[in-house]
Amino acid sequence: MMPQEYERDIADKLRTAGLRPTRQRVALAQMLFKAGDRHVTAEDLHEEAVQARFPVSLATVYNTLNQFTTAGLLREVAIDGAKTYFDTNTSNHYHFYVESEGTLIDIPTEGLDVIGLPEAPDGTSISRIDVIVRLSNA
Amino acid sequence: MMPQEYERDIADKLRTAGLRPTRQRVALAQMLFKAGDRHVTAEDLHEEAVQARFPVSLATVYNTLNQFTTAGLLREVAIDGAKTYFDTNTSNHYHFYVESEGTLIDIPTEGLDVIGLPEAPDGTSISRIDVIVRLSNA
DNA sequence: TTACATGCAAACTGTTTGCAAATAT
DNA sequence: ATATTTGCAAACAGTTTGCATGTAA
Repeated sequence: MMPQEYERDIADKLRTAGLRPTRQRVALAQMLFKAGDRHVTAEDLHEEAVQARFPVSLATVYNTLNQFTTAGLLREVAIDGAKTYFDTNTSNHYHFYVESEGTLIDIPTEGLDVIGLPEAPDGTSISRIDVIVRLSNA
Repeated sequence: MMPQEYERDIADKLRTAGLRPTRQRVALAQMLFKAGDRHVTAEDLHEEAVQARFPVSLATVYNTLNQFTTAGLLREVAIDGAKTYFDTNTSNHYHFYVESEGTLIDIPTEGLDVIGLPEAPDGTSISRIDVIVRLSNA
């Protein structure tokens, strides 16, 4: 696949999601979706854009990540009170969290399950199950 | 059990945890541990203390919650980037999170399990597994 | 041309910290 | 007496927002 074609794909992806393919959004989307599954913070992505000589304001990175998330292109992963992680893998899956590094690793879904869960209370239903397996050194 | 005795218990609990039973700490500990299992934010507890005519500064509430957590009297529950919840139930268990209310409900542990988990990578080991079952209305 | 996106700086939220005054031992 | 704890206000991190400028359609 040629670069321009790839860019066109990205633009289409954004358009399909109801987002104008602006310079900044295309650039950020490329970084996010070019490589395989990624877990980034706004700060990470901003830094990466700056390094790639593609300056985008941090506010725009935040806005863009939120828009992508609303559009279903990204998934938010809550680890702790601090930073918010965005995951390019939007399918249902769980995570290892390497405490010493602050990094996330997808857990392959095969065979993985949460069993014995009680019914959701009264007028509620389960919207999502988040599983974070925290890893410490040794 | 008489009130003074209860207070003594609390004081002992703090001393045992290596914390001086100061006025504020005893008051906060009473609120936290008097009733059964509780899930509070710093803001919640501060508000409660003020209502109970036991003014404590918010900073002290934060510091106290953190000290209690370090001492193993509380457990931190991470929901999303926003507020930090503290759980008086320090045993291993999971949570329902009622998104519409921002409240936590303990999930009874019986029969509950996460199965099919892969090995922890290389030089790491599992320090904790957090499961949050998010509930939405209807 | 016009509605939408960007960048900046300022606002905001939740939380932590420095330091003088208060308190537990 | 002395080491610890408190309260306050100021600092802080991450994130959001208002508004003038820029840009995609």
